[in-house]
Order: sequence, then C-alpha cells, then structure tokens
Amino acid sequence: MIYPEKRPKLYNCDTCLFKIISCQYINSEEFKKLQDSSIQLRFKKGEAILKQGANASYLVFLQKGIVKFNLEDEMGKNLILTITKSPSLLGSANIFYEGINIFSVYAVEDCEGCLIDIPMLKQIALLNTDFLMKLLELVSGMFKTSVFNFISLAHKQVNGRIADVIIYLSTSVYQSLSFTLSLSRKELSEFAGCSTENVIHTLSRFHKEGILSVEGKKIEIHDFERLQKISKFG
Amino acid sequence: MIYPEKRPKLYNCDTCLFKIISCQYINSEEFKKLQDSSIQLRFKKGEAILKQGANASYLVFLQKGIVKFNLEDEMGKNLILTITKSPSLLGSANIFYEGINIFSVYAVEDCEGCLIDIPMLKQIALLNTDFLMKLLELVSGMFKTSVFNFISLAHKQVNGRIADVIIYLSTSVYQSLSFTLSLSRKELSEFAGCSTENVIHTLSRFHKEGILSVEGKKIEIHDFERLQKISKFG
DNA sequence: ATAAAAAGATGAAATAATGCATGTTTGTTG
DNA sequence: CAACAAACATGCATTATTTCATCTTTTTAT
Repeated sequence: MIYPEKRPKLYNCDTCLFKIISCQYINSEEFKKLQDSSIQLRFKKGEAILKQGANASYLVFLQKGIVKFNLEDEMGKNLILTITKSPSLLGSANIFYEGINIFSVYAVEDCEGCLIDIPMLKQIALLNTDFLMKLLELVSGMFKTSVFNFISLAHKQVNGRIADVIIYLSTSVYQSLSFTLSLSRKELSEFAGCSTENVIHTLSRFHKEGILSVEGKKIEIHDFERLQKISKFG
Repeated sequence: MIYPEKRPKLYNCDTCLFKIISCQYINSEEFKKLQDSSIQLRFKKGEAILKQGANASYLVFLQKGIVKFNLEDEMGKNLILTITKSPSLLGSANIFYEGINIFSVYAVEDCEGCLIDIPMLKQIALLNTDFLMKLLELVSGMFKTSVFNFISLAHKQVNGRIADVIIYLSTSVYQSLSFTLSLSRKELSEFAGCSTENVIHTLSRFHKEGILSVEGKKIEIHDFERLQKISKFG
C-alpha cells in the first residue's frame, strides 16, 4: 500500500483552480488542512465518480475530463441532467445537504480529480463566510442551469431538444463548431429525453439538410443560426 | 398613507412558523430586526408574488394559500415548475444568488405572506451559521423536488405525467383524496408539459375508467394504486 | 341581467414519436 | 484473425400527441 503522503501527485496543486479561488477567501494554513484531507484520483471512461444512493461524504473537484450527471429512475431508465467539463466542482449541492447523492456522476472520458472531504470543507467554510458564499454561488448556479434544461424538455419537440443538446455541447463543453463526441447516441437520447432511434433520425435529417455533418462520433456544425432557430421554434 | 408600524397586522407573528423556526437559531433581538424590516401582505388569486426578471431583494414567507412557480420562456410559453402550499419560504434560492428572479411566483388562490428583506436576513444568517445551514437545507430541498419533476417530464408519456400531477396535488398540496382544484386545465397542462386538450382528454379517460371522478374543478380519486401504476409504467 | 369572454369538453384529421425488424459498421476478445 | 457483441443506421407500422373545428358551460364585465 502506498501511504497518502507518499502517493505520487497526478498534478501540482499550485496550479489548481480550486486552490486559487479558495485562497482568495481562506488562509494557507486552512487550505493546507483541506489539501491534507483530499486525495487525487484518476477515473477511466465509464467509471463512477459519485454514485447515486451512496453516502455523500466528499465532493470532487474535476481537474481534467468530461463527466455526465446521471439520474437513474425506479424503472431503471437513465436521465442525463447535464454534461460538464473540467474545471468544475462536482456534487456541490451535497455540501449543505448531508445525506445521500441524488444522482451519479460518471466519467465520459478519462478524468482526473480530487476528492474533497465535506466535513473538513464545511468546518473551514463556517469560519470564513465569504468562502461559504462563494461555494453557495456554485450550488445555485447549477440549479439555474438545470432549470433551462427543464424548459427544453417540457416545451420543445425532439427537433428542438436535439438542437439544444448540440448547441450546448458545442458552446459549453467542446467549445468549438467541430468536435468528436465522447457520448454514444444512447447517451444523447438520455440527455434529450427521447428514443435512441429518434436521435439517429434527427441527426441524419440535420445532416441531409446541411445544418451539420455527422460521421460516427465526429460532428461539424455548418449552420449554427439555423440550429438556434430550430431550438427556438422546434 | 399608513405607516408600516401603524399598519394593522394580518396575523400575529408569534404563531408564525418562520418565527418559531428562526428563534431556534437566532436570539429575539435579531429576530426583532428581521421582523421590523418585513411587511405583511395579502395577494389576490392571480397576483404575482415574485416576478421573473425583477430584482430579488426579498423573500416571501407564505403564511396562507397556494402558489405556482412559473417560468416564462422566450416564446411566451409558461412552464409550472411546482405548486406549493403554505407554510413555505418562497424564493429561498435568491438568498445566496443575488440578482434577478429566474421564475415568477403567482397566487393560485388568495394568499397571505410576509416579505423578508434579503440583505437583513443575510446579515443575521452570517452571524449565526446554524441558522444559515437551516436556510440552505430549504434551498437544496427545493432543488431535490424539482429533480423528481424533471424525471417525470423526461421519461413519461402524458398519461404518466398527468397521473404524477394528480398524485402530487393530492398528497402534497391538498392532502386529501378529494379536492377542489384552484388550477385551470391550462395550468395543469403547463405543469404536465402537454396541450390543454390532452389534459382534458386524459382526465375524462381516467374518469371513464373509474380511476377518479372529475366534475369541473372537483376531483375525487377512487383508485390511488391504479394511479401509481400509471405513473410508474405510463 | 345580459353580452362578451374565458374555460371546459369532444371528435376527427394531421403530425410526431416510438418500437420493431433488419442490416451495417465498429470495436472487443479469445 | 475469426467470432461475437455493441453501437449505429434505416424504413415502416403502430401509437401518442397536437391541432383544429365546434359546441357547451362558466365567469367576468358593463
């Protein structure tokens, strides 16, 4: 067994965004405490980073990679709440709601991150209310994002929902008009709330109409404005 | 004009649940400050209590009545996020996210409530971290509720979604198997994410099948288990 | 009290979405 | 490298949902 202090670091904490932000609010001694109770880990594609139903005793600061927030319902069907790329704090809603995770987080490509002990974080945050408020901003930010996702599901047809998914992936995850999906068609369908076939049909229709080109996992958006129109009116 | 201190009280603060809970965490002097910066108000059916897009400078503790959380999208369509009855703290997500309201709250029947000044609440909460944590529980509780709503919209057909709406209203709002709706069919459709006609069709089908009886605004559930089955498999 | 407007109800036609059958491609494993 | 499984693709029949037209009832305003 490798003792934590002897375990080789995957990356240097000094360039970690979480450290940089935290240290605007807490002193280095406090951050040291936080760091000592944290563990760096690698996650392979498909691995669970947080598990729905499990005890929420830590958060994860995602240093590298892309993850999906997955909700498994009573019928065994999956719903993807959102897709997020690093850097990002995963499970932040659990800071204040000690209990069990209400969703899972899975790596959709190889990831690196750091497990942060919630009791320790809480202890430090309670002594530094500015820091606490900063953390709270993250929680409500996530709530806000999921609300917009909500609108898409409730009011748009599959056309519009898939346009929304493509727009979201392009602008917020891959940050390019041309990208290679790390998600399967099935996962896209779990994100858009429709059948797998419908995703495939819709994407190939978009392809035929010259809005984008699809070749396996590679997507290239040709007409972003048209996609926005479909999102709005579809 | 009636000066605030001369304005007749609609109800006595000493029996207010918000006071009772708050005073478990803060002292009476602090609560006095909170009370002095608050205003009791009556809201008629249909009136806005919080307005989407407006500045979020206060929360509302709902003392009496039922409200809907309404989201208006860019196309002017409404989506009802949830329906809540008193007692309940409205807009709690805004405590920590100062900015504009991301949804509106409307009275669906005559309501009474108390506007609570956010800056004052925040000031006091920061000095009493137990109180702060209690408030945070409310925020994450609301997030959790909306997630389950999400699943219903994403994975169920109209049958199941309407069963969900009826179950929710029966168990969480009216707390009886027989109740008189304070919502129109249009509002039900905005809650279930479908067309108004579909709500009417589905309800009358449920009626024909003996699951419940509908007579205008009066609904009586006869076979709750069957409704749960439809929710699960529909 | 009456007219006008809004809400509720119903059925039928048009559109959208799913589920199935079938075939192809891609990736994995012995 | 062959065999198998998983993912992707396509068309079609079935089912679900919306939209529209029409009518009745309830509510609101004058």
